[in-house]
Amino acid sequence: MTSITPATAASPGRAAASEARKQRIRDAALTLFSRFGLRGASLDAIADQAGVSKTNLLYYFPSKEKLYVSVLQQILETWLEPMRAIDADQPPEAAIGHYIRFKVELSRDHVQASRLFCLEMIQGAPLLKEELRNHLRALVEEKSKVIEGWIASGSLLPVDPHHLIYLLWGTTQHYADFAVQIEAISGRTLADPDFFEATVDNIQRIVLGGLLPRTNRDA
Amino acid sequence: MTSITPATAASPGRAAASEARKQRIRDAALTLFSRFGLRGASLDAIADQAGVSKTNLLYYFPSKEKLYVSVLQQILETWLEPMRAIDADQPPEAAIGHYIRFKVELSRDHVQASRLFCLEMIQGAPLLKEELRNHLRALVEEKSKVIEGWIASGSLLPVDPHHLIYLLWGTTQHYADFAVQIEAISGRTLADPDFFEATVDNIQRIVLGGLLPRTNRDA
DNA sequence: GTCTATAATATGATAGAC
DNA sequence: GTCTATCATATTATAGAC
Repeated sequence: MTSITPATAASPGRAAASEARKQRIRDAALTLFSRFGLRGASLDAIADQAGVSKTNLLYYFPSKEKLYVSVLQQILETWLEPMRAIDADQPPEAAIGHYIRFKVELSRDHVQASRLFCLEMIQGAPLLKEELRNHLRALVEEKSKVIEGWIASGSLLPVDPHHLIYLLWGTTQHYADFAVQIEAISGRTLADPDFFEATVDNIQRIVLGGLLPRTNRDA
Repeated sequence: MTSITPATAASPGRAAASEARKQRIRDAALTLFSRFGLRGASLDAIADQAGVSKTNLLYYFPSKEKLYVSVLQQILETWLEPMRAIDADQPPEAAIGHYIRFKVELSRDHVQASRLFCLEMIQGAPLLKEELRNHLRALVEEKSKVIEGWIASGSLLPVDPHHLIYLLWGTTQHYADFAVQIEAISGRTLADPDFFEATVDNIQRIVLGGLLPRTNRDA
């Protein structure tokens, strides 16, 4: 009986144990891919980090590229989340302020994911290009309409929504991808609660309020 | 006589020809390192791109890592330039506006350099860390004083100079490092003059003027 | 300075025992 | 499902002729 049943369904704990091991491998892969890229990370090193043999790794993921894609797809889910949370019903000050905090949290809690995403972009995103052109593009268009609505109602100064979004992305992700540089200069990381709050506060202040005092802006 | 003279000084054109070939190799290396990283790019591919044999490449650069360092060092020069240009004697609106334009130009004209720099940061900057902690840190401190001077004189609203600098770096570099994503969404690149101007203009407007209308800010 | 071997190793992936 | 070989290839680097 059990011999013709798929192994993953043979006993209750089997499927879960298998998935747990796959996840361990994915986690190890994220660590190494995010540091050395697809080519630069070796299956040997990934298997080692995951605590499994290289052959065993290849049993769960039939090729290096399949493993890479599997890791990337998990990241994309996490990555689109903050964007979806932008709410048209909130006033822009709250919505954008929230979004900034959410993204800085992501840079603090998912450094490796941010970096792997960045690596993939730098290399031309051969595996995500289509996903970007469809899924992400549609999401950006949707949120751009929200921003345009705010501008039309006078609650936001005129700005190109795309460039605003790029500025928010670039600024927040910088704290994950360039953490080494920031630490070399400021001597602190987002793991430090004070530095985290200062980061969120300064970005919010610059983006929402700008740098020039009102007297200058009346000219 | 000529046999004891270094080859590079034997005849007038020799040294120049040698340096020209080295530069061709460095250019090819930049192209491939910026796409695949130090480990991901092979000497074979670099030599091929440069139009020389792999053995010949290794004659000019004795190891892969030496070649990589040589490329990185050239980049660092270019990279610090815009920062130095920040002038305390200018009003902040002009100085920061200028800096933004300068950096976006860099993202347009030195895409590969920007990406290699980003790759190196992501990997923990093993080769630049010391340089960052000394040289760059000192430069940032110097310019932070300038920014603090503007704030003290009331020509700039209060902001942490470090976070302002990180925001400017992150925002402008994003257009080079994430060009694929931007093209997938906006369908345009900085090579398009209209898009370039719109980019500069929007960043300047957000950073200097902020997004909230004055009526909101009086609350 | 440039080339043809070639050494020495790392790496992705498979075969087959258990 | 997991392991021990092992293959096939790619890759950095060197030796030595010209």
